[in-house]
Amino acid sequence: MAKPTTPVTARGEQTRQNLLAAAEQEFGEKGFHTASISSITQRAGVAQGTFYIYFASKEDILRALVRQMGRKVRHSLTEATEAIPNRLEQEKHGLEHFLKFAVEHKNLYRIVLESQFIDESIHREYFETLVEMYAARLKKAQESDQIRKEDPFGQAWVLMGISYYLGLRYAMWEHRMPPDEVVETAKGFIERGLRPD
Amino acid sequence: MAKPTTPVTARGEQTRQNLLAAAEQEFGEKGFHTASISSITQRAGVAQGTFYIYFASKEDILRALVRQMGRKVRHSLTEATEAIPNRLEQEKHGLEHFLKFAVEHKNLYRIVLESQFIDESIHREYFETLVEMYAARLKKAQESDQIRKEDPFGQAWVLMGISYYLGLRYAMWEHRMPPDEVVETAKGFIERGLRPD
Amino acid sequence: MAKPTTPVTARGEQTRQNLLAAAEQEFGEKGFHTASISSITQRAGVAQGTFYIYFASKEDILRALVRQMGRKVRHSLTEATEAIPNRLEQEKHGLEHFLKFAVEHKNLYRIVLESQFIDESIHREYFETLVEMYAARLKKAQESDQIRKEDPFGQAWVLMGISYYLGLRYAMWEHRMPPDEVVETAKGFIERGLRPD
Amino acid sequence: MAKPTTPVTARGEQTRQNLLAAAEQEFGEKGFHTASISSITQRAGVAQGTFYIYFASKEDILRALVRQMGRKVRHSLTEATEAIPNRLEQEKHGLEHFLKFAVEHKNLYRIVLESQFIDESIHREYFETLVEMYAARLKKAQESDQIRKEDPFGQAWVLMGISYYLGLRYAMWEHRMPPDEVVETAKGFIERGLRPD
DNA sequence: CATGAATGAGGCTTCATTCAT
DNA sequence: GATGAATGAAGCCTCATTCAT
Repeated sequence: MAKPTTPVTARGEQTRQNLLAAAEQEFGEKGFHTASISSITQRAGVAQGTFYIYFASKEDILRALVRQMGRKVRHSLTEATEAIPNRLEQEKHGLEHFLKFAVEHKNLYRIVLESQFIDESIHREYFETLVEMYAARLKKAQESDQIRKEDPFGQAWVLMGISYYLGLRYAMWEHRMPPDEVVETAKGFIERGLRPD
Repeated sequence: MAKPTTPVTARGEQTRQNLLAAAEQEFGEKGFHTASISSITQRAGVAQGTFYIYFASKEDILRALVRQMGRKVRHSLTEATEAIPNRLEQEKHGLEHFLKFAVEHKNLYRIVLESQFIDESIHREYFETLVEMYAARLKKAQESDQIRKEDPFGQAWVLMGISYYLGLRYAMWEHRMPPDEVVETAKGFIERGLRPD
Repeated sequence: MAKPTTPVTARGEQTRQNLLAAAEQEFGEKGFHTASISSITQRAGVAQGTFYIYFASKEDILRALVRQMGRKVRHSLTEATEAIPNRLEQEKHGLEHFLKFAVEHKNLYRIVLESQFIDESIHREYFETLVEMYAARLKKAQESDQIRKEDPFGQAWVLMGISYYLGLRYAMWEHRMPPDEVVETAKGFIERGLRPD
Repeated sequence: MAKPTTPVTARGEQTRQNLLAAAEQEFGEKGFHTASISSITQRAGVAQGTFYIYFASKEDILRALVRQMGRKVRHSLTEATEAIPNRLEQEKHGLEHFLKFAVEHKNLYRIVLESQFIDESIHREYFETLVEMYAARLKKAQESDQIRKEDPFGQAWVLMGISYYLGLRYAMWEHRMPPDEVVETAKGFIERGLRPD
């Protein structure tokens, strides 16, 4: 029973989901190192040993959680911006949307940020996937002259830096959206930073 | 039991410094939780018990390290930019200077970032002091019409976000400066973001 | 809860045999304590729960395996030596035959030896049955003046000690027959040790 | 504190010895796998953590114990036989002496035998050192025509096999010396097996 | 000031066994 | 007969911290 099993029955799948949800809370509230497997299984209402049927280790469930967050974020961002015709407007709206998302999922967000100090590879997988998506979008926008022509990865890192830090500052520390003037200032940076001459 | 002493003799001061240097390496290389006091004392060439003569706990030496970093960063940034007359140029140069600093002190930088997941108060003290300094500078610059008039804290958070994330991405992950085009892109954002109309 | 069933259907008998074969490999390769039921059932291609339909516990299948080995050894030794008229020659040939057997069944042999540290009764049952058979043969040989008249159990223990140790040394450690000179030396001991004056 | 320390103070050395003595009892009585570190430290009168100051793991103290036994056996055998002028008599006396030794140190003896199923390298180190010593002695005896000229390693393995198995049978199973007739039978084998024509 | 030994709580993980389907 | 999920006890080991010298 060294390797975790993929659930075969519906009951098993349910248990796995319960464990993920429990871990999200536990890690989000206490942080990875302070969290304990026994507390996770208690929250999930199963015995300690059950954990290891579905996950190989504490790190393993962390990875599963970060991947889940990755899927959710990408899905949410795409959905929120695809209806907006103008690319520049998309980015500005994307910032605001991301911040809302981070506030709503602050546990998951904290986990993503913390993961970097636990297993860098988990964290890099997340951010590299995200930056890839960003850069691809920016490149397209450049081609249709909607934004300034510059290294799209550089642009992506800057944009993500702005979101990242505001997310950290407000979602994680204050559990709420930044005040309007901060959001506006940030949007102004994005606007003037990306707008073609 | 006994509160840690402030060293009186030169020998004591030396030991304290050795411990700090050892902890900087140990935390920087392994991260806070994987690091161990016994490993720190070994690096410092003293017995385990000696640690508690100078520091009350593992968190305590972390706090000392983060404060040290705070002093160094502020000092270094001030020194590097004070000779530049134009404020906007200061900020652009400040970004580059900070990134170099982060690459050179990547252990300390990592510690600062990680501290947020260990004791939020340590981390907030660091960043709030820094943002205060930033915002004050930006305010002054606004008053002399050197930069755009906007919420200076908003501006500070955005600028720090850009630095923070590029520092994370390059200093911590790649151990080197970002490629020129990325730095230029970032500087462009700052330039257009701060320049008055 | 339920005592293990003796299989009634052919399918059941097949499953039981598969489990025995799997356990022989697993125990032989990893040793009893490192072996796991889950690994045995995997090798046997059945679910974990199935194990307990046929065996009451991990020790139980070990006992079954050791008994199997007992039957095989006795059968093989008898068969190999019964055609040899002279008793002394029988013993010398028996040594060699046993060593070959041990090399060929090194998994089972290892299990027999290890069983002594798991459940002494399992191991004693095996060796006492064997020594009984040996002593009876030696007694008969004494009566027909083919070997030296001495305590046949003492003789049996000595002979078994020689085999046992060479089996350990070569079958288990080297997975091959001892070199000829060692076999010859051992045979010489047996020859001179058993031959009547 | 990953690696165990060699004690510096007398107190430390005492603790280490207490742990060794406790482990000897615990392993001897319960066997390696059933024994527990916590029980060992209880017997030794120290906290659980103290164990790991002196030994890196459960296997590590086992190794230390087996080495101790090796030194004791070699020392005891040498001492017991060196006064006997005739080599052949030495061997016969050596058997008896060894059996007594095994009875007296049955815990250690059991540990040595069991070690083979835990970490083969531990056990091989023990037996190979011993066989080396044996073979060297036999070789010398051959040169002075005191015993039969044959492969001395073969002779050593046979002699050790006899001792080993009688030790197992009587020291470990019965906790007493074999009956006289068995010892005599064994000595007879050695006598006739080794005596030059 | 410094040392090195000792502490003991606490966590992760394994695995034989049971049970409902 | 067979399955796969669940159980929970038990054990090894780590490590921050304390203390006697």
